Amino acid sequence: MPAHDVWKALSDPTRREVLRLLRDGSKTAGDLASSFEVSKASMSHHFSVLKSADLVRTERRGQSIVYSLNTSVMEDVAALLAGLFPGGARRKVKT
Amino acid sequence: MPAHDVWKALSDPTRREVLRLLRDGSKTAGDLASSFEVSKASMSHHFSVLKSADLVRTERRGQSIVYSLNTSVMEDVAALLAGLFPGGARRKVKT
DNA sequence: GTCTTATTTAGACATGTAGCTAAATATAAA
DNA sequence: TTTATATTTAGCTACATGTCTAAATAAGAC
Repeated sequence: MPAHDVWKALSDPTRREVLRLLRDGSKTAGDLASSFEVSKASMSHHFSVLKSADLVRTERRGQSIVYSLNTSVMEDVAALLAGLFPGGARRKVKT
Repeated sequence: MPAHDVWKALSDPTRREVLRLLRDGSKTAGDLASSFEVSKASMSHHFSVLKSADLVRTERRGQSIVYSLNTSVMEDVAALLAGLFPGGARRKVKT
């Protein structure tokens, strides 16, 4: 999963809000979608972008699909961001 | 400066690379542009996006315009990102 | 002033993206 | 199997974005 996909995924406010909602715990596609004004089809597209970026994981539960944060990738993203800034992780340093 | 502008600015790989280059110190528009394959006009557009997001500052020096990181906003961005993740700054907490 | 260098702005074009509705798929219930 | 519910996929449209060339602006050199 190229880093570029992660930045693109984060560039949309709806997707960022989805991630925020998921901080409170896993939710079904329908539950998430009901928090937004856009159609479920549009939300499904957003979900697929987040999935391609590996920011969320999915699991089927009955008729529903449950989305949850992929926290390990989140940490990678934080490192990416830190890498942009002075004072951030500039290069690997011995201890 | 809406936060959204910051995410949009960061969503382009050329602009992220500009920020990385600026970590090593201020550079003129021309110096920065020469590190990329795209035209100077296109680079100028990227600079304006970074400026709108308040991620960089400019200063004229003779015929050149010197770009530098706006480190204070950088920290804000790091906080924004942390706010998306579990373990990140979830809300203000009494110490 | 004129000329050169550095940068931005204007206008056009191609691609990407977010949104929609409608149709398809998948599971569960009757 | 038929029906209902949940979600995704397909096809489309409108708008945003990255790129280009050419022209405009700004500062220094002559």
